Amino acid sequence: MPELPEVETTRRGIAPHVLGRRVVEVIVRQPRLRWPIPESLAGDLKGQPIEDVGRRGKYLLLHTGKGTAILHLGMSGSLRIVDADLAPRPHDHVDIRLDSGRALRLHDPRRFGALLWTRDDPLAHELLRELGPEPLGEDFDGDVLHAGLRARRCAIKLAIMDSHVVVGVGNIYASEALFRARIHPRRCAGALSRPACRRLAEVIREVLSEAVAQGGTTLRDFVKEDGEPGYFAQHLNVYDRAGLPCPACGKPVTRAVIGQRSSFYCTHCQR
DNA sequence: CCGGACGCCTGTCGGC
DNA sequence: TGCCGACAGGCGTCCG
Repeated sequence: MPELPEVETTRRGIAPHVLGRRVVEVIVRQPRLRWPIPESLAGDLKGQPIEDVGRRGKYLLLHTGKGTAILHLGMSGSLRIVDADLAPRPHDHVDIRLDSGRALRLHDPRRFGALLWTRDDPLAHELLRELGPEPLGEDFDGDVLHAGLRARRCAIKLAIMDSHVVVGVGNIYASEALFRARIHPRRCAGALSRPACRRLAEVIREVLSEAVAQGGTTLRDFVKEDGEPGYFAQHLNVYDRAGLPCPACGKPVTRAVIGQRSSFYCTHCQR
């Protein structure tokens, strides 16, 4: 579920509660996520102060002096700050208890998320090493995007969802960005002109930063660290709006499957 | 190298 | 009411 705006919202939400706090205990109720939570992780984290909360793409990074916890929310994950003694609900797989009497609680019904540990530079971890540019960073623009798409014959929607091209763009924001750029999602990625790439890079930055400002998109499960939803869903132009009028021209929004994922677009506005 | 399909999981919803 | 298929914010892996 969570794309860059939801992960960044989570990062900002938890940071004030965990920064400088010491981990007093880690409770793993269900270690079987996408990959098993390493058995050593609880011992590695225990006693460590959390020095920084970072994000790379859709990965959250809890930095300590001894190493870094790498956390991914998968499709259905969320992190909340709770009182440490609040009874866990189903699918509350991990509690990272802090010396404040609260806990960082990982909830993930589908268990596509991950919680891993590295003693080394997390950016050198095999899951992060090959990631493309951060769309909200300074090294992402139309020229970078154009270069990343050049050799790709796949649909542009699939290309911008490929984390080697640019990180953080998932199924919702891919549809939304292509609508704003007036580009049909099936267009051949490598055939986009440089100006089209400039426009696309611009709207990717725009839609992601607007969504961050709204606390992300809540359609089903996503909640912020305080349990509240994000409010960007009301600003979606096409995603999950099949049959409803295009905000630009009024013709019904189309739903089609591209790469086994639902895509939403306007056949009149997007070419 | 690339593109495309497939799992991994659980929950929910719509149709019959 | 119950059952069954489709579908859901991701992504590594496998195959041609």
